[in-house]
Amino acid sequence: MDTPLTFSALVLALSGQLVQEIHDRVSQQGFHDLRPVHGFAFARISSGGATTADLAEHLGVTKQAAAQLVAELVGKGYVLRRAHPHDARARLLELTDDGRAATRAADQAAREAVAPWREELGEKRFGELVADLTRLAPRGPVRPSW
Amino acid sequence: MDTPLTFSALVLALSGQLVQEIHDRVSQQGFHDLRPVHGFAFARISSGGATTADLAEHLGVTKQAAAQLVAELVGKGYVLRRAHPHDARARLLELTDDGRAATRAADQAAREAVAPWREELGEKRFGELVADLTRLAPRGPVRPSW
DNA sequence: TCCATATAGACAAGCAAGCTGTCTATATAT
DNA sequence: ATATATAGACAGCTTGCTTGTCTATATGGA
Repeated sequence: MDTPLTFSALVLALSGQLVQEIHDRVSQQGFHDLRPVHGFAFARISSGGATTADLAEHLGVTKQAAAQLVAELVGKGYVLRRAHPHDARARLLELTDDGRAATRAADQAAREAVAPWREELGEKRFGELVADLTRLAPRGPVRPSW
Repeated sequence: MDTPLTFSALVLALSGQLVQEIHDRVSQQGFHDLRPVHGFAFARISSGGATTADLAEHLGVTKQAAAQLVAELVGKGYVLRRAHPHDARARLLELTDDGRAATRAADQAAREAVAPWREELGEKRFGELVADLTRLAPRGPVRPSW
């Protein structure tokens, strides 16, 4: 660690590689119209009870940006907007069958992308790595940030 | 690791936090006109012998994008373009005094941003973390990638 | 020496993904 | 009842890249 910037570059490169690999694998599964951010949107939507505003907060973007993203996903058939049971202003987001399939593909892709790391480090070290990251990572929106 | 996507989100969140913190500290030092990517540009330029094309490769962007970034940094007084000793087409990039000051500020900011991590994990675990990341990280351009 | 091909960088136009600002309808609290 | 806050839509703009094209210079082979 002669130059601490190198450490940042390392973490950055790693996350970039991870995102890229997952995206590539998802594309290979036939989902050519999805971008990495969609995976994180799916994750939030599939957890249930999400509105566009919730999604905006989860992704760390404005409501307008989230609304645009949702419109895109609706147009591509991955997401539905349903009436909200208790709030006539809001719309509940829900995955379609295609949306769930894409979510499974992303999950599988992530598993495959991480697998060589587990192998390279060994289960023990990998477990420690995950533990360390969990301790260090902030609770915040999922976002690439520059 | 019930859902491997969580791991990606973790790494992503971590790198995002890191970049953000460094950027905030650099801003606080008075460099309000710099973005995170500039730090990585400075790092490459200060290592010497960089042309715009070299910078493009280092950052993983097109030559045009790099040229635009260089023009911006020249305009702000952080970088100089000098004649290349052996190639009349090329221009050697060089940091000004301000550029070097910004580079030092970024380095210091990175050190400070990482310091609480070292403390949280302890030197031993932190060292292992760095070692693991070094093994896993690709040699590639520095880039946020989505 | 000449020519073909590659490279450095500038100029122009286009585009994707975010932003701010504004609006309506609905909810909530005083 | 009334004031304030929130969900989401619509419009227009900015930013940070992209592709495409051009000139000047370098380089390697006939």
